[in-house]
Amino acid sequence: MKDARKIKDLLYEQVARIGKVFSSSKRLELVELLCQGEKTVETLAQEASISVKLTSAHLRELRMAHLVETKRQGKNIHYRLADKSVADLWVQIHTLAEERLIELRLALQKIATQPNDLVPSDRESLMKAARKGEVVVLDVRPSEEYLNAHLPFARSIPLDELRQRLAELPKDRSIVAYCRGPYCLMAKDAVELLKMEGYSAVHLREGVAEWAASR
Amino acid sequence: MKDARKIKDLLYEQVARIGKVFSSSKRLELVELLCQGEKTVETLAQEASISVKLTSAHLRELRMAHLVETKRQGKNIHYRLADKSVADLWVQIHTLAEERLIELRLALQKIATQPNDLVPSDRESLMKAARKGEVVVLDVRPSEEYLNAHLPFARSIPLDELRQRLAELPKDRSIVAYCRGPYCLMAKDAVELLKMEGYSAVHLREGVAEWAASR
DNA sequence: TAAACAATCTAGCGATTGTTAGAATGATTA
DNA sequence: TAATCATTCTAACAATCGCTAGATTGTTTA
Repeated sequence: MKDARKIKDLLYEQVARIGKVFSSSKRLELVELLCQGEKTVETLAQEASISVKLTSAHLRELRMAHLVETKRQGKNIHYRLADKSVADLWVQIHTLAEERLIELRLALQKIATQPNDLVPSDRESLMKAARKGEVVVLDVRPSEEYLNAHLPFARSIPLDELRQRLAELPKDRSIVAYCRGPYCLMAKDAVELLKMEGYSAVHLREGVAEWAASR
Repeated sequence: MKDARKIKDLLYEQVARIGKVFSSSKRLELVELLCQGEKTVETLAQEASISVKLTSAHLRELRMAHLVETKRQGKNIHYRLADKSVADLWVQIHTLAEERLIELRLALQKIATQPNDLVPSDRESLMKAARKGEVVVLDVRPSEEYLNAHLPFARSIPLDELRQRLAELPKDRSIVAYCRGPYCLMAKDAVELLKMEGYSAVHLREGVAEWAASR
């Protein structure tokens, strides 16, 4: 039957519609930003360092693949992921990329200034320590993102406010800073600042999407 | 720092290399075939109904993304997935596609001739019944694929041999047929044949990749 | 009601991709 | 050693994609 061939082509083409969304670096960056919560087109454009027009064009692709939903609020249009499983796919795809591409692993190593700045992501023991107050889990993302979702026991000090709010942090306990995920440089900057100021600080690679994706 | 922007672009571009692989329908089909086990270029070309040259070109993309590995055996070159997580990503991406794209769900409905031909994929109870011998789990893929990996308690009768080997199957128990996954039509054809011959048969959407991906 | 604003739509450019066909490679068989 | 076979490499073309700029839509503010 030639018919069977046509049906199959149709099915795989539909799946490829989803794959296409994840085939452009800018789109991936937008997805990662949307993993942090609802955002307007303008915010997305700024954070991804691209024009509003181009952002809009990429968001159109996401919309046509039904991976995002929009709502109008005043003059702005707010975008959000249509489902948690979109964030999960982003996590799985970048995890696979890190497993398979040496170039990516090498580039990531440059982000962690010192290899031991990185916390070994043993979630259970980290959470245990956080619960007991032995370590301070610090969310350095903008506060709206923290309010949308954050790691258990995390405290919020956005990176731009960190310098002025250093007094809020204890010097006798180690600080575990995290941000949007492994491709976000905010936690790295925070750790550098904290260490300069005499704090004991490490950098947690995972963001909320990575944390949520593993159960 | 302009520098940060450059690093980020580099990181997302690397991830996009993986995404690009999953953005073409033919490549998706090849990945699904490779989920069934090692295959030669010629076999892949036949199964995907495309020329050897085009198959080779697509396999080149998979190779350059380090998602497959090759070995020479006699005159043939055998391709296999570089890691189980590649199969897992295929499963997750087609699952997300089914969740988000109505068009895909509609197309899939046409595959199951009767809606109740589909077994509700409650794995535990299916396995329980299979263990007790209350149902026969039937793998209708080519036997090499069965030998590479199959569902627990499954029996192998390739679709092309099914008509001659009907006598091997009991008429007093229900038969659960499966194949390569939800986009493969072999199990559907098997169920149609079995029902025509008076067997009680249903169609299991999942293949070994889907089964393995969920723990 | 007019002006300002956020976002989308349309058109067009160069770059990339999917596909095909012909030449080249590398292993096996006669 | 020559001939054959499976596969890859190269070149070429049309289709698609990423991006930019200008016109357009729909909403809010003056």
